[in-house]
Amino acid sequence: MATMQQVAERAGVSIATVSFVVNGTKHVTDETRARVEAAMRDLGYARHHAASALARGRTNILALLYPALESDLSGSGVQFFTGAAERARERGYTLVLWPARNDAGEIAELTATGLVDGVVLMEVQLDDPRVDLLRASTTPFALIGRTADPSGTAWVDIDFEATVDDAVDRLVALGHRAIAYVEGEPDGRSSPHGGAARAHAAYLAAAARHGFAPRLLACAGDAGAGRSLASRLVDEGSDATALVVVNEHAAPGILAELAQRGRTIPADLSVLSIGTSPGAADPALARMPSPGAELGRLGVDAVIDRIENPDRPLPQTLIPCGPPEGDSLGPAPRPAG
Amino acid sequence: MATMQQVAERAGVSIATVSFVVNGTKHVTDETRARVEAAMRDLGYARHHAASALARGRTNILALLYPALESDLSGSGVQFFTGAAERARERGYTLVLWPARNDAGEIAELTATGLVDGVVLMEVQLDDPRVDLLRASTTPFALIGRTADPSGTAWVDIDFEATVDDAVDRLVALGHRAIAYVEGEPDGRSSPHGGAARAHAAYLAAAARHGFAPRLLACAGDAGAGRSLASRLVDEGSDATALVVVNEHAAPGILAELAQRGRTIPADLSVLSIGTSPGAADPALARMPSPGAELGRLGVDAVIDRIENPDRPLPQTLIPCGPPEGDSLGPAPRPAG
DNA sequence: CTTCATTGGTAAAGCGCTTAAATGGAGTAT
DNA sequence: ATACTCCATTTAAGCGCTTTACCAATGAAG
Repeated sequence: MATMQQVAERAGVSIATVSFVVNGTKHVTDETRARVEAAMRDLGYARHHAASALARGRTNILALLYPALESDLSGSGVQFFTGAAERARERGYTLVLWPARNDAGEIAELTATGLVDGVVLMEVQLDDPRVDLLRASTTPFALIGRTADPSGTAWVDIDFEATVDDAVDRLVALGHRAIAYVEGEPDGRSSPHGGAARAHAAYLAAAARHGFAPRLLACAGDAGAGRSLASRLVDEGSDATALVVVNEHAAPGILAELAQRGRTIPADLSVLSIGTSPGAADPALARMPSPGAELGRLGVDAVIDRIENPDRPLPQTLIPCGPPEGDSLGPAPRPAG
Repeated sequence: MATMQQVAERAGVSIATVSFVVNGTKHVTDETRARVEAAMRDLGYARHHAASALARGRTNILALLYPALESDLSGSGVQFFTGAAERARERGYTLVLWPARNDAGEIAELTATGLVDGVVLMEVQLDDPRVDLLRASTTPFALIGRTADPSGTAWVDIDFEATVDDAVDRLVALGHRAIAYVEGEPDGRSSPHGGAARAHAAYLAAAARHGFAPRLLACAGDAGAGRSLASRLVDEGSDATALVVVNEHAAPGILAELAQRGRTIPADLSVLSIGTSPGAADPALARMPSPGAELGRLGVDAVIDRIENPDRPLPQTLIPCGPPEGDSLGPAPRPAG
């Protein structure tokens, strides 16, 4: 509640000097600095954010934009947020999670009012209207994920191609040839998520490379849908010996239902989930953890880079998921007979 | 990027008039208003947040404070956040998720710099240092959850007593008498979560009321720990016919392991999880969903109330979890013999 | 002893907006 | 006409901080 003016009076210096010691903007004698610091302590001074933002034209706030209702920020989203918030803090910024619909109004408000210095955009779709809005604004931004044409934007993305390749290669090395792929269901509303599309393509490519027939499956993104899918597989007598799952929330359901329907995992069937969050996951499920925290850190680095050094080349980085952890992975079963 | 001054010039009015139409602060002729609005549209005017905050002494920003690393904001936390963000928007505020350690510095920074008008605090512990910090500040705040002595603070909380009572009553009505209680493990670091403590007490009371011996179990908050606990129950030949679980993240593991170990759910054993988020949960698990979104809305209402009408009595509200949904609930098995 | 950097510090002009108080013009009443 | 009231609009004083000149003092160089 104390103002800089009051600190200045108490320390017997001008308000400018106080500003210099607060910000370290200009050299100040040790002796004066000490007086000022004492005064600040005595009065419990804290710089008024709005005032300083107005004067500097900078807020040192970064927004992490995430689609308000559509996504639920669980799993890897949280890792991401945490990593991003920490890095922001390290670099002198505050990161706030900003729930925004795809709606033009909210993004415009965010960028036009000067409330934030930069934006990190999550859950980027191949054709994302929010990116166009950001492009139209003067606010620096970075994407987590990529649009169809990612040139001209700063982005950080999971290397789904490499990860799916890695997953398939490992399964093949374990003797699997009947490797099915489980993805999410397009929701019809929004343009597909870039990662999903790229992972899908990578699976097809890997199948071609290894010479096995692709088996594409899809289900909605929840445990119940995963269970139904697993049921269907069992009922239909699927001969797949391995499942690569790119559907974070369905994976536990799939595994649970398979176990319940009498499949021994991984002796009968291997299940490998890709892009799932690390952390408190069920260890029974093998997953290649998405590099959530690292993604967050790099995303924040990317925006700050845009803010502070607009002339540098655009940061564009790919990070693969980590190696598999968990128990649902094993050698292909010997063919019966 | 356009300033109010520019709008004023273009509309041929004074800057004050522009302010009046932007904020609806004072009556303005339809004709002038039209001119001003046209000018705003032409120039793409948006009010500069910092400037207006400085002049008004209000930011219209609310912080939702959540413990940065300890909690993971999954499950019900997300519901909560979404509900809160929407209500804030309805009432003309922006809600941002603010990751803060329990650390005095971050909370002080938040309140002292005037960056936010109010704070909603999540995951309140029985003895919570953050509450003391907020009390010491002049920033209005509301708690989600309660401290040991909740008088003198505005709060909204899940009615764990009522919910546990309800759960036990339902199980008793289904014929269960051997009803065990699974809670989280105290982590040693922080003071216990108020809800956990109150739910625990309510279970003991319900057991006494119904005249059965309480069976207390605990495990860490992840699927793996849930699995271990379930294993232990099976190995030890527990005769419990029902489990009341107040451990959101362990519950799926418990259920999965029981099924895997050959228990038929709910024929052999009923499992009822309390306070779990609604939404994409596994339908196989019966749960009494926590009123996340409603809690969020009321929490926001409570702070705004403190901000705008500091003289009103402190809002203090309890909301029970909803009725059970999901399949792991059934009548008690007939005793063998 | 002048000249000129250098250095620590101050004065003051904003940043873009809000708002209390002042202005001036139209309308009513006297 | 004069006085008075209303009402839409303007004037101008901040809000608390940053930052560019500018100044005075000190010391080194000539």
